[in-house]
Amino acid sequence: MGGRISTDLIRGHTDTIILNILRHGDSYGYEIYKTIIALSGRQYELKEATLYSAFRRLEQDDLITSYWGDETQGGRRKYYRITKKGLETYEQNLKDWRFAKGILDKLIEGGLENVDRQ
Amino acid sequence: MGGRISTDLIRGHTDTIILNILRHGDSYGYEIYKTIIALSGRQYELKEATLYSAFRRLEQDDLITSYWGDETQGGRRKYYRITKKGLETYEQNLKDWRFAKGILDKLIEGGLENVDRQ
DNA sequence: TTAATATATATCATATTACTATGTCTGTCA
DNA sequence: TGACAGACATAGTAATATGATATATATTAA
Repeated sequence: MGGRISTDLIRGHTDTIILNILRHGDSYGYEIYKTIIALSGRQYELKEATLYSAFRRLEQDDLITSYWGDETQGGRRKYYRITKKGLETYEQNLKDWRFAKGILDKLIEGGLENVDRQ
Repeated sequence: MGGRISTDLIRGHTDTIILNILRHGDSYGYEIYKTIIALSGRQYELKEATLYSAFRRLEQDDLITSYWGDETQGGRRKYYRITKKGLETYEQNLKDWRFAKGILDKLIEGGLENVDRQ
């Protein structure tokens, strides 16, 4: 897999990525793990440990809720559902990402020709 | 100032931002601080503590070197210069950023309609 | 004159968070 | 029966951005 996305480029986006998946419907840990790989075109893998600690964080902040599935066979699954607050947070994070992208482009690629430091 | 860019959206870009400024010419801490604010259109402020700890990191990794200016009045200035290795790192980081941007767009905004989790 | 502000560098302690390593359990398939 | 995939989970670690704090000089406003 990729390997070109350093962990620090993803840091801060984990929660938004999970919320984006959950706003399309309830899902459980391992499925979300697979979905992220698929969504990235197999370029990026969010480690399971990162996911499960994010779930705890998100649930504590009331951005998601969880319930056990009723699997009669196989490992039991814990499903997650996005809350109203989670959806609002997602929308705000999306705006923030679009905004930050523009600023970062300037900071990373920008020339200093007409910069007024004042 | 802005306030809409959370620290975690910038995390991992600090070094690249500094290297981008230094590849246009030598500069010193406080000027770099001002330049970042100006470059961002006054939307973002990289804290001075963050800057000075980044300088140490960058110098340790041989991405920049430093020398004292010859100011005869006012606070003395420590100038930083980008090294060859620093320039190469900048170019790689720029590629990584462009790549990560595309992946992140998919992960943050992407729909799950045609996702094959396999 | 004095107080505030701008210029300039620096360190320490803290919080956040992503990852490595590790563990447990179930079911399937060769 | 043994490997592998599915599924969840925790403990410890490392990196880094920042708040708080400190020091020193020069300029400007009250």
